[in-house]
Amino acid sequence: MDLSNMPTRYDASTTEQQWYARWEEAGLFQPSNDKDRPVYCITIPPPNITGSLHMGHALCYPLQDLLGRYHRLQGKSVLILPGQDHAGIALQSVVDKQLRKQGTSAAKIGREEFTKRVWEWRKESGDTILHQLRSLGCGFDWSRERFTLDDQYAQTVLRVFIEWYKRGLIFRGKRVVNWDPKLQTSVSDIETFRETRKGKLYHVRYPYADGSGEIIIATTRPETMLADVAVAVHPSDARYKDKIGKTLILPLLGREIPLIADLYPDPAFGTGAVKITPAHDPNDYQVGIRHGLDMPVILDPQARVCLEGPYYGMDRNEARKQIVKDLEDQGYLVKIDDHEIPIIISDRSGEVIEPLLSEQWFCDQAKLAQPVIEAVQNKEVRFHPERYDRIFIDWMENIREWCLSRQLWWGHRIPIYYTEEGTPFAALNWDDAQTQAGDQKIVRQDDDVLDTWFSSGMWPFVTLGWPEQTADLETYYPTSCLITDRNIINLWVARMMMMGYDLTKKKPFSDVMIYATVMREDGRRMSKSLGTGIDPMEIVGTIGADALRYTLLSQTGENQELRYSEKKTEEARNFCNKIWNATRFVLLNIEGPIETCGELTTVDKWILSRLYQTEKTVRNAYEAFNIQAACQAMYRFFWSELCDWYIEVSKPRLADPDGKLTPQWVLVTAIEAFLKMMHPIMPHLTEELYQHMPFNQKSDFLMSSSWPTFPESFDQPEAEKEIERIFEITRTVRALRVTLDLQSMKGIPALFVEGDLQGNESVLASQAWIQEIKYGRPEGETFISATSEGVDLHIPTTGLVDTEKELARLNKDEEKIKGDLAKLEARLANPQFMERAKPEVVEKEQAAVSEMRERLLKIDERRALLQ
RNA sequence: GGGCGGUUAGCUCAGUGGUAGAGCACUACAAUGACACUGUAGGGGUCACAGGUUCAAGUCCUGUACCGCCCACCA
Repeated sequence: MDLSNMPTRYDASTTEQQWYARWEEAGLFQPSNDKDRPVYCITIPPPNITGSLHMGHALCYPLQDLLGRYHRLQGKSVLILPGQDHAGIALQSVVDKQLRKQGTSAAKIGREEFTKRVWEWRKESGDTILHQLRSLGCGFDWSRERFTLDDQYAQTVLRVFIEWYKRGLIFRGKRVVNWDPKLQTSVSDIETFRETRKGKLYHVRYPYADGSGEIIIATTRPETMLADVAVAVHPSDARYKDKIGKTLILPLLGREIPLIADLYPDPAFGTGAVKITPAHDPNDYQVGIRHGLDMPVILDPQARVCLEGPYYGMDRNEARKQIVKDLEDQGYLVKIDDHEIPIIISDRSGEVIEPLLSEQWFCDQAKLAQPVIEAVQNKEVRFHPERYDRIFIDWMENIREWCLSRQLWWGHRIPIYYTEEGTPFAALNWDDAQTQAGDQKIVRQDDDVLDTWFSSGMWPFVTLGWPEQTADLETYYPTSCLITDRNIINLWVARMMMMGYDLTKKKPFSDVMIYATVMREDGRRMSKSLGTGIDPMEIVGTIGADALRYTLLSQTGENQELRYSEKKTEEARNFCNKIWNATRFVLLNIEGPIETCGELTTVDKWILSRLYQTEKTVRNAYEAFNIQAACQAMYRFFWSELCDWYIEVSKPRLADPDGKLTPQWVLVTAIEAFLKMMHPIMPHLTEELYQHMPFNQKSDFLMSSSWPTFPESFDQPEAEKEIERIFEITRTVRALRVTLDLQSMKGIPALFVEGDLQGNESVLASQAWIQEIKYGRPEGETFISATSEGVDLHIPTTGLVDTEKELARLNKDEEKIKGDLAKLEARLANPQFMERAKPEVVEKEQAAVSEMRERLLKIDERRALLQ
């Protein structure tokens, strides 16, 4: 074999990146043309194009690549369809920020020019991300790449809107929404986060109009009193029961408002009386609806007071200060308490969200949810981990209206056109709308754009060509699996399910896998703003993509978070290096393809059986999304079994021209299977090694080869047991050697064995420091002994024994055995245990007891010999 | 307020009711015939706590504490 280009260390930087181009050139990222193959498809969640990849992406996308590679090896026609989301508000605010830095702004350059700028930015930033996905080894089908604002995609989004509008699922309505006064748009819940801040609870007098006293209300937002339309109390509240229906005078403004009864106020909180401001609080809005109250809006889109009067034009915070001061001056303020107040912050702008009554487009999701709930209940769509089933169903059963409109420029503009009189027409374009309107003149299109999730909700099928019945849609839909973050289960997964069932009448995917959040080493979040993030691309550049993939994937199971550390990546790199060098060792010990093998020894049977078991474990683990278990099995097989034992034991055999064929064949078989199993996790390293190895019936690429299969004859549980017993004996001999400080010696002349090695002397003999194995007991010289697995082992020690040390060793052994023995004897003395425990358990423990007793006797004997 | 995860060796984590495991770190040893990104041996754990079920509990049940996450309208 040509080993000139194989250094003794695996160097990721020189080998990794060449493979991507070669796979791509060979067309391996595209699905097979063979129509008979089963299909596996993932339409990958579109990464936001607002920046570069973070650690979460370095887990998520390789995870999908892993599934693709695994199923490809399983002989399936695999399509992993990549793409990008236009990420409405996120991208608009990024570009707007950039414009402001340049001294201009979105508002200044206008809608058309602004949109152009965003497209430019998207091109640049999108390319960066795609390049990064390639560096991670993600083999996606770039020829089918989609973008949510592509013509075909955008047209479909509008069509769906129009269809749902006509079916009455989409409607225009007034609601209290999350309003971001800085970005001046409504935002969805996911675009906000909650925080508790220190604030004040203001107690204010509201006098009765008839002069019969006053009621005291408690509020955290006194400025909204400008929009108060009532005060509410609980109907059972004795303090106010007889006052209900009376009229109050709103302080400062002098307006008359009623005192009403509603179940909303909690008599135990504050004074039990709540001022009602329907336009600026979601709860108050509900009260307003129930009581048919007016809903005046007193803040404009920038959250400035827009009510004519003394506070006009003031910012909401400024207005609060002034109003509190005025209340105090005029004697209405009773007291101010410190109070923790929950507030909602806009993710994108950091601004405090203003609940604001406004007219928006909504989607009624209740009907859409029904088939989705059933699908999850029936396991037609499965969540992994399964616990997300219930969380998901709970959410779906309580689903609320979806605010679809955003006051932005970047996105799918709502396809509603209005006449001068304001009559709406749903149409794909202006002409269409005009045709529908007939004599009435269309004068404008709705200014708003659709929530990003409306278009990403169609991702699994629109990317495949829907609504056209394309060959791709026919072949790959429903898709196989969706992999995503748990934060967007309700916002994205739910939408895809609802849209999929409603529009295609089919499930969009069969499995939903929720992966873990990548945390820092200390368990804190990785956060860009705190500077606690680690750039995955830096790791790829220094340690390698495969090591990074292994680091993250080997921690992926049903856990909800995992911790990243560079130390772990170094461990992964060490594993890469071990794989590299073990393969190199095999190459050094073969001359070419190995067609056949000779007779198998028990050790050969053992490693083949271990290989057989490992494959089964790995396959099941991949199928169950338990990547952690797959990695664990492969690590153990490769390092602890193949390298530490099989290779070591085989070295003498490989040096023997007559005996080397079988171990050569076994090694090549094991390496080939291992590379295939590991390929989904470490695609570059395994491909590189595959290319070096002279396997029989080799494919052009490991990536396009096939998953290993073995004959049943590999499964040899008895051989496994037998060899593991011999290993245990070997460990005992090694430990003796260390205890006696014999390691610095070249070796011992002979190891004496009393007992049955079941014909596996060669395993022991492969320990190079043992020059000879003899049966029986050393005669005429001193020796030390140990017992393992019923076999007595003696090493002659003439002139070497440190009696003190040896006695200490024996005493320690004895102590441990006695401790274990006492526990077991106590158990066996318990009649209930004897009666009720399974017979095999009793037998096993009885056997263990007699073995321990025997060993104690032997220790006594040895101690006597020393003294 | 409701729900969900977690708590096992110094660290990061596995663990199907039957004598507690791995990797790293630590200690001692080994000077290159695959690999020092290595090998061998070793030390280290009342499995968060309290009850219960069982012949037997890290594992099943109930409760508590702490950490984290999700959902929720307390002014």
